[in-house]
Amino acid sequence: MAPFCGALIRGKRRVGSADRDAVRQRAYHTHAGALVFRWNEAADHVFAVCEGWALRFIELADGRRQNLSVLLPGDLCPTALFQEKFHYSVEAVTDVCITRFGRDDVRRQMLHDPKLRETVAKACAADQRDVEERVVSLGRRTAEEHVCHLLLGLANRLSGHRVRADHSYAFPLLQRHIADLTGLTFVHVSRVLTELRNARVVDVSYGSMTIMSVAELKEIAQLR
Amino acid sequence: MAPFCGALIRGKRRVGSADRDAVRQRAYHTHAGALVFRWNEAADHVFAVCEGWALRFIELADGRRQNLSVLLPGDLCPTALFQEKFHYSVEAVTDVCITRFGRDDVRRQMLHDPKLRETVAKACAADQRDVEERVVSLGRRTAEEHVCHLLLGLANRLSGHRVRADHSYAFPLLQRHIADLTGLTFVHVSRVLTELRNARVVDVSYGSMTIMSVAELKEIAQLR
DNA sequence: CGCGGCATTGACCGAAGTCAAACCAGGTGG
DNA sequence: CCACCTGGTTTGACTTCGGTCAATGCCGCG
Repeated sequence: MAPFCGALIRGKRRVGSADRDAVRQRAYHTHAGALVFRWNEAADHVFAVCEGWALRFIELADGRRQNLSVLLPGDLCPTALFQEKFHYSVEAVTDVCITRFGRDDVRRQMLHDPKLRETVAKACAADQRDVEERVVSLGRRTAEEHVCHLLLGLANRLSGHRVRADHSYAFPLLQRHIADLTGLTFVHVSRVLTELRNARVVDVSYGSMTIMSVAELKEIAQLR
Repeated sequence: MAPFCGALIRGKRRVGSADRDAVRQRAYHTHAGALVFRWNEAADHVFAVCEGWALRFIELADGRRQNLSVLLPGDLCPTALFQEKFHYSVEAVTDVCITRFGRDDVRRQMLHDPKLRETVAKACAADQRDVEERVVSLGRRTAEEHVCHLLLGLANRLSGHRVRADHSYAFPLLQRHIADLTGLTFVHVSRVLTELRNARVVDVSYGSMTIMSVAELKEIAQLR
């Protein structure tokens, strides 16, 4: 997903201070583990993550949980532009800083700001591709492939698509978060991660991720 | 997803024949089993299904395949509005009639047609919810639950959310299509479907689906 | 009549789940 | 400085859901 705050702020500046249509924004902080917003809340704001990691997720009546996607700094939740209520919840993984923009403000602004339209379109496209890749992984990849695919995808986003081997990326996801992303149990995630570590492919531990062999990781992940 | 052709045509009429911005559309037919369009093709048109059933899918290098969603008459593929290339392919399940609209025409039209914006937004929202429900099913539901959830979702769409018991809906999906939607094998889909038939919950056979017990189906599907 | 595509059934297998114990690290309080 | 607690991770023994392979049935069609 594309950095968003920037685009909206830029849009605002371009329009100038005389414009009543300016996009109002408000930033706020939440601590690790807390819900940023909850399923079924009115979706009257577009959200963007400024700092920290968060997870979009859905849970069933009996507590089974599925994480839909990882939100990194710069990521946008444009859902409010399309529907009245959220069909998912968002949980802070680390302490996070969130910016929110009034839905109607953003809509109005989009009408005369092609740049902003472009940004939102890019974000939507990235979102859709990402979640549909997740569908493929869940449906047709093995546990090992799925985990590798997830890690590689995150490494790409963290590094601006310039993944380096033997570089250590901050990685706050716990094994249960990975489990709920991949549809596995945390026990099995642990097994897979230790395997990958022993095979010198990638090492996820102590809050960081180090890719030892980019080639092998790509190979296993079957990145298309 | 919402009926689309109608909205665009309506939009066109409202603007009047003098308007150079009118949305051009072209309909064409494809026969069952053929590809409507292919992964990696330039996404310069917005597509809508007028007649017949189609499947959006992705396949891996080794042939493993995952269906992303079922396209029914009235459904829209707005992907072209957001990105340059398709990241998925579309296959006709039955003979289908497809309408396509130039991407730039639609974009232009959207700028001064709030009704059209609304329609597209609704379609995007429905798309996103649908595929994210699929993620939940793939990750956290059992085979039986997943199949029931899929069937109930389709029944809802086919009946305009007024599902009736003991009514027979035309249902052209083969077991292998259902398998590629649910991440199962067609052998296991067969087992699940025969179970559901014997349990008098739902009967899928000979190109039609009959729900025997809506309550039980909902129960198993855990529709939220 | 024979063929091809789809569905069904059975025997067996294996990837991932379950349950439970042990381990490890950081944080707190005596 | 250490003892203890808590939450995350690792490991092992065993189970299970769904996959694999293969045979059989079924039906429409040339």
